[in-house]
Amino acid sequence: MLITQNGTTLEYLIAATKQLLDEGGVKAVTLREVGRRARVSHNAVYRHFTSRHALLAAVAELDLDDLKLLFTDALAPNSDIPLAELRIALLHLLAFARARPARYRLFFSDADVAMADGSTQQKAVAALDALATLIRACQDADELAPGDPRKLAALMYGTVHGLIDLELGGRMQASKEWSRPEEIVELLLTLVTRT
Amino acid sequence: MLITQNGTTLEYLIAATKQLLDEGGVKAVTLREVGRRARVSHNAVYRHFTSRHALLAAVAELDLDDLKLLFTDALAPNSDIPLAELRIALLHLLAFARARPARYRLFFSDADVAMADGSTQQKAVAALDALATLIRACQDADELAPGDPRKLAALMYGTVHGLIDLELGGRMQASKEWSRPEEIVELLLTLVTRT
DNA sequence: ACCTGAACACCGTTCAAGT
DNA sequence: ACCTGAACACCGTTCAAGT
Repeated sequence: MLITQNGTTLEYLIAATKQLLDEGGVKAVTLREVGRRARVSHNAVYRHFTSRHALLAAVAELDLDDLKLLFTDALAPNSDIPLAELRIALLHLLAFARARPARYRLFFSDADVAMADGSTQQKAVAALDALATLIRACQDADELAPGDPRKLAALMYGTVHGLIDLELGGRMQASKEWSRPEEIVELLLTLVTRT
Repeated sequence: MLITQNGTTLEYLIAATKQLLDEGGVKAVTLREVGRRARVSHNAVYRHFTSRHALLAAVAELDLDDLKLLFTDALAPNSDIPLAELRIALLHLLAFARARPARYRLFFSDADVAMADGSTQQKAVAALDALATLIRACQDADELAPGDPRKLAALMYGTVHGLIDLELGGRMQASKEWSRPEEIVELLLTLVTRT
């Protein structure tokens, strides 16, 4: 996901930030440790970003691009059964968040990062719009009841996001009583598809 | 919500922490400012809590008790139309979170607070169980299709929680395209009730 | 244009000391 | 049992200075 030529300082800063987020969460991202891993001083960050905040927002935007691809790629392969693709996309979303919990929370739950910049907001909307497009494809193929696709997208994303957030907060696995998020997603799909 | 006799230091510490959470979020809660507002030194906190973390967890537990009341109280008044009570409880949940966003996130989204203590976890489960009881009452009155009530509770709480979290993160109001959480909750109730 | 080291104002936490 | 002030090791950010 690194964009430009090899081994620039900026790339190392981004890579170090991702690494620290994955290892110890957002609180582990100190400019001094980022600098250490990128082999620059702790002030070098300020030559590329206006603040620690802006550095985190940059990582969030890169991940939001990946998330959007998750939904757009889902439609491509065999669009004659888009409902199956929708299911897979939602389950992939669960896996996506679990693979990088701190980074997932960074771009959807972190209010500070959300406020940071208009372009982060824009990337988030683009990712959610991609899901709405996928849903519209299901409706066009008569595999999903008609109705506002953006409303259905909000319901589906809201549900999956909530399940993810509860699980990451440790609230889902608490008692064995509660089902796994996967089962709840299946329940939602059942409710949505039965006409 | 303060439990004991009037004007103890501990109560002032809790009150100051709630105040700071509401005013400036979790990052505004510094022990020095908490101490200042409680008119004690910034170290007095350590006579009542083992860490800043434990102080935040204590506030989270008090709020979780309130949240549980939201669901248990919903059932009491006129339980002959429990489905109406369920709808009201879910909408109250939206209002509950909006009234104290930082404190809501504290007990359901903050992974650090979640890990803090077994009793916080227990309070969270108790709150969610109260919702499951409400759902079971709807099923007993034949106003909701039968099926595992804990699964339905997970679906409903997951959805509302996700919508709240996206809104608090600023992702919902982004474009006017997206509906208000209230509308999505209505959509969910429609899907669940039609048999 | 990019990077550095010293300095500043903060923070959570610890500790010796007081009542 | 409760509270305090000084101190410690951190942190983000700023700034003068170097290339």
